[in-house]
Amino acid sequence: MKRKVTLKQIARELDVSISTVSKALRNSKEISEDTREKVQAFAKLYNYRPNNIALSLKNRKTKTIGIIIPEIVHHFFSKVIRGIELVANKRGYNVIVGLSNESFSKEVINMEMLANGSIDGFILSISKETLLQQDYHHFTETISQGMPIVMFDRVVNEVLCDKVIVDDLKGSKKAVNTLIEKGCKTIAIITTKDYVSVGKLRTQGYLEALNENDIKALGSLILKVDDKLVSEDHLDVLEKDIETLFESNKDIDGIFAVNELYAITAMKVARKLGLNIPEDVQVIGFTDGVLSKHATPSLTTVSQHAQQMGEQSAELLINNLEIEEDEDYYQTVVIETEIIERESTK
Amino acid sequence: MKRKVTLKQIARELDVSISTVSKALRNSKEISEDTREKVQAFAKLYNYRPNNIALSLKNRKTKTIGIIIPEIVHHFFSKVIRGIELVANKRGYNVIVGLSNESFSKEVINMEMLANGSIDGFILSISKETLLQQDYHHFTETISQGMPIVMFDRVVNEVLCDKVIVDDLKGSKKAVNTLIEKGCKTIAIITTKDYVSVGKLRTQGYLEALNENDIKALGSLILKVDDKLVSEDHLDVLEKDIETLFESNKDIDGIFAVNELYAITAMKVARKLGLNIPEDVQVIGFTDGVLSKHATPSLTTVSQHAQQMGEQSAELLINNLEIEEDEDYYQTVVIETEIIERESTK
DNA sequence: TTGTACGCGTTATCAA
DNA sequence: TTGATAACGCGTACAA
Repeated sequence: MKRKVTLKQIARELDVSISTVSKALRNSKEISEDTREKVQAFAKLYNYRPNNIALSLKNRKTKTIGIIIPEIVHHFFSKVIRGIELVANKRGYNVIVGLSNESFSKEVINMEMLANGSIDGFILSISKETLLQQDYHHFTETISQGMPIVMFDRVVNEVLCDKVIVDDLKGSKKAVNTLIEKGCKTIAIITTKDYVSVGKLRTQGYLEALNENDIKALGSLILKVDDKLVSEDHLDVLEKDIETLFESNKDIDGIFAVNELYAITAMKVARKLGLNIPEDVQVIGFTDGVLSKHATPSLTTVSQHAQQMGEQSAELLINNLEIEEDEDYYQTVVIETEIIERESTK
Repeated sequence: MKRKVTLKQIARELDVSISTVSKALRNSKEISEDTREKVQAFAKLYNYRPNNIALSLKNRKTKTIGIIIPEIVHHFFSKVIRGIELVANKRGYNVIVGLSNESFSKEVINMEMLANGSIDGFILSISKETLLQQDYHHFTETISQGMPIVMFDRVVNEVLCDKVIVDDLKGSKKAVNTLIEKGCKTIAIITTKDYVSVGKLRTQGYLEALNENDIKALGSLILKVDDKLVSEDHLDVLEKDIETLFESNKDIDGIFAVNELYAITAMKVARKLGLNIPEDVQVIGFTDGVLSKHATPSLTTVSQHAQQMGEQSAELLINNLEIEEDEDYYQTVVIETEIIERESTK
């Protein structure tokens, strides 16, 4: 077992000083061609690689980005990570991942662990519990210590930093308008409780779209699911709720769901009730994931371009990190949504 | 913007030496209660946290695990990560993720970046290209430098290290036996080319199960999909192939697919051809993911317990890291599979 | 009870 | 052309 070789060892072996070795390896003109070659040959032989940790300590830069997301077993978030990783690697950065599991305390702990020197900056999406408690001190403190944050998707006005979001309002208006164009008269929405910022915005888009088309919004057509708990039997409750929705509104001919799971479940329930898709009921979901693509019938969705969000976030963060003068100028990048038409609409 | 505070700064402020501060913070008996309290109060006020990088350099331990996986937008892999992260955090470790994107060179580069001090050990699943080229020098070199590796799922005999695998052979036998018990007479398999170790093993399990039940295996019932390229239009080819499979074997009444995408696609094609599931054709897929669960009909699967694999891998690696004498004893943990019966079988 | 010195691996500066 | 020294931030053995 040959341990990793260090400058010191090379220096000892070749009977020169550490700094000579260091310079020789970096092709410094100061060193004679003779020793340079000798050192480089030796280094190559022993496969010398500078120790990242030592470099980080010296440069006060880790070249590592910390990602904090609520959940990784989730198509949207994993796609964002892929985007971040792509850009990060291209620009010489690594990516370290922390999961909050939608919990406030895990979010705080994870951030504290990483903020103590392990990373240069954060890219994160806020946990539901944090959104609910509206306690953002860990974000503001991190920023005030000089560590930049980029938030994506689940963001919050109270924290000043770069943000990458989808135009949820516009996106859901697009979706509802599409349903209306395709002939829907009675459109229901399956959404989340309002504390989830994106859920709230998407509900608002639904209402505005109806309003602009002179369709009266009915409270009975709005189903707000409480998904505080990401539990297994949560699904049963969801199905029951949707069933009730259909049964108390027999004339529903369009469904807009704020995520693909809700949409898929709605289709399932509809089918169970003898309704055909898209003939009797048309369905559109927000978030384009695997479920939508491979469902039968496949689901028409509002694509968020998750990977692009990740890429943008990484670009923003790294630009911020590598710019000398850190001006207090924060930008919010809005990623355009796109309707992907599949079989669940006519 | 208050920069992160260091021992040195605290020492200067309080007019004591750095080591006094260090000791005081670690509650050393050497320090008088007086100064101890003074230092601790000050540290608390300025929210002092030791710098991880400095600690890593000093202790020659990073308390960080490197994960290299072929793809993150994948239910199985993200579940494994969740398992790793869970155990890692519980035991005081962080997790840094590198994606090989199924490419040999990206796998090598990623490992080299992380191996130079950034992490204490690897947990990885081998990329397809690496499996195809059968070039494992980067693994063996890493190990010979004293950095432990735990491989999961896609492993290889040529590399000596801890491994966590699913009993693919037994799992697929279970699946095929289930189909036989449920009355299937003509069972086809949709699998990968043989260089994917798990694909090969699952095919083998299929053959053995047939053999043990005195059913003759027919070459025409074995569809080996070439999924070297994870491309979008790959799906079309897949559908075509499956369609051909059905049409040239009209009596197929059972399908065993080595992953859920193949299974779902098979169901889709079957339905298109007017076949009912599970009445005409029963389907079982390997790998239990979201697609299986939310498909219509929902898919009977062989669950690999991905999260458990991640947890086991992390336990194995951390145990290895924290044990003093590193004996050259490697173990392979086999995670039992489990048939999860849903609607795609009778 | 407190402080000094050293080392982890590296690079930059300055002296020889 | 080469080498010694300091510094990044920390902990600890040893000296005062």
